[in-house]
Amino acid sequence: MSSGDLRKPITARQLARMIGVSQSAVSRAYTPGASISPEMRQRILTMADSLGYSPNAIASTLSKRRSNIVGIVVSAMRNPFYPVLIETLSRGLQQVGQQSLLFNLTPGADIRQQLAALRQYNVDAVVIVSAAPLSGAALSWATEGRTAIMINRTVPDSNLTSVCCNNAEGARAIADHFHALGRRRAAFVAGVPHASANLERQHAFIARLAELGMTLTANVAGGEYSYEAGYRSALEVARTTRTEAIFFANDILAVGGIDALRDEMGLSVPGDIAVAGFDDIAMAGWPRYSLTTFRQPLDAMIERTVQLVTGKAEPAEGNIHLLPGELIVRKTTAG
Amino acid sequence: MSSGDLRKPITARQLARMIGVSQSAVSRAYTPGASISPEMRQRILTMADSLGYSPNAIASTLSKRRSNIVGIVVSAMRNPFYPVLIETLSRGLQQVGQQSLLFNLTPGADIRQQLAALRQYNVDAVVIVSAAPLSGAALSWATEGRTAIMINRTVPDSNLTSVCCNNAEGARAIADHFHALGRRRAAFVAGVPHASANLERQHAFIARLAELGMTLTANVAGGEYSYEAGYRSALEVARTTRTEAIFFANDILAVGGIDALRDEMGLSVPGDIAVAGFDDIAMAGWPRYSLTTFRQPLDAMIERTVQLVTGKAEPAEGNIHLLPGELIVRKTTAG
DNA sequence: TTGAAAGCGTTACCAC
DNA sequence: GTGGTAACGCTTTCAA
Repeated sequence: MSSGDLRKPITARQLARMIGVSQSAVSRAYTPGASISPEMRQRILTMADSLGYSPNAIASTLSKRRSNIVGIVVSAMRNPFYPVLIETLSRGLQQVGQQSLLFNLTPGADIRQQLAALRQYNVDAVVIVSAAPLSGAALSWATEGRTAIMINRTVPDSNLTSVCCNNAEGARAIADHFHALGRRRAAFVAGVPHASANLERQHAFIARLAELGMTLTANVAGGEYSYEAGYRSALEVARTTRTEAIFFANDILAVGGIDALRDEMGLSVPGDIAVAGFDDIAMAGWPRYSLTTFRQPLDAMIERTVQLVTGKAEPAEGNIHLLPGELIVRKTTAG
Repeated sequence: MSSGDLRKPITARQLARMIGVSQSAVSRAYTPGASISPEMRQRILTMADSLGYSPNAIASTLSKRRSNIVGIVVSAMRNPFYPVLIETLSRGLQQVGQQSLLFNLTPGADIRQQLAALRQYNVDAVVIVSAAPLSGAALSWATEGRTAIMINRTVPDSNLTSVCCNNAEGARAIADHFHALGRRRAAFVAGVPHASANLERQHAFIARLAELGMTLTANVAGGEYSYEAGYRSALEVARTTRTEAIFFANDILAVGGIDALRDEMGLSVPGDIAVAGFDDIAMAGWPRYSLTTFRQPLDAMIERTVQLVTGKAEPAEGNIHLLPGELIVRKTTAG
């Protein structure tokens, strides 16, 4: 029952011979619109089922030059936003008959080498859900000639397709919300500094503060999207400035920040400092945090991504599919 | 730059023709121990590099009957233990030249149908990291003739290979620890009731309590491994019994439980109730929770799994590879 | 509608 | 060590 003893599965040729039809017939039985009579198809499929035959996808790939495999490039599975994203994506792809080949990028190492398998396995499309810095060059080498879609990020100076939430709108909504609460002094805590989503949120937030006549008390970079970075950054902000609100570039940062403010600084959230995040991960809904955040339209983003993979999506301006998010007000900005 | 225009990559035959060697030579240049002269190999590899040739893994699979793809069967990406596990696994596999094909099981639907692609894509091995109920039958159908490894679970009455942490030992360590703290009344909160890991922890914990002369105050089932289930269960236990300690079947349950005890019941952890979990997920180390737990030896488990995939592991008794975990004492059981 | 045969891009076996 | 050639299991013309 362990490796080695692969008694090879039955092939189309064998099946055909047993039924007394041609191998082509077997192939056609499995091809949706093929020109084959219902009876023939029925006969073949039932025989196949009882003999345990199923078409070899590898051989099929070789001859059709379509693998029905989508490469998913990932790097930050520890940010809780991503596991859910990947799970949803993988499910969505499965529903349209695509398999998911997972690539975990290791930042230091040679990207090209890590992505080589993307080409060698003939993946039909590549979906990039990694915030990690990726040179457009390595990317287009790896994806050359295939559909490539980035989720939640863009790459400047490349016309790669992106599916994103409206980051700027979300950041402005947060600023407006702080303002409506009467807070006039707000800070921004960044995640991965040069990530496009981070920059968009940052710029829009800061610009909106200015429009509203509010004060930007601090603008610090966590350096990564993690609990620890949020924790550290919150301490830094709270200790060195007098701020009434903090907008963290995403939820996991905010969660770390809340813990730091409450448990280490003894501050009240939202009493002393209002807090908002971005994404709306599950944790944001936990009573302990009850985090105000801007929800990314995850399902819609995945749906659009799957449409792009299958070629059933209308083109978007600048190849950027911008989907609307939603401000979710919870207790970290109550009152 | 989008789909459709796959200008096909160069083939070995073309490359060979351009260099003026045989196609076999090209193949040998890429085969580690092949009988080819260093000069020839060098010449081919450099030409290949400059012409952008790389061997087609699909064709190679067809002829070698090895895909270098491992199927990873998953179902609970929302339990934070799994994303890290999957990431580590995928990295480990990548290092031995294996790709990861991800399968997200949807519990309700037809398992066989969902796993059909495992056979069709000729995966070399299957790693199951799902706690979801899987009939041994569906499993052996899907994995027939290939290496199949389960992580963190076993299937009774099947001699499938498993890589597990010593659940019983961990549960006993928790019981002993509670006892050493002077707690005499303890509860158990289960996750997925019939999951093997859950049962092992449960039985060993309860048995040990008896040996130690302690009282089992409650034995409730959360129903799933989730924050919400832990939250609910903790409330139930705290409201209906007088307990001095709770052992949650895993960390995410415990985290939910702690929040419920503290924020909803106004109890002190560990003052009123000591809490322990299992796994040692990142959250367990957060200052807010600082959860005492039994750490699963994740790296060792992955290492062993990769060895099993590559056939480089010595056999284990009953095909169950039991790796030792470690009790991590933190503040939820301090004092 | 059906069957025969030529690919798809490798690897493996065989001579040389 | 090297080149020719048959698989590998399927899809896709092309005739019938």
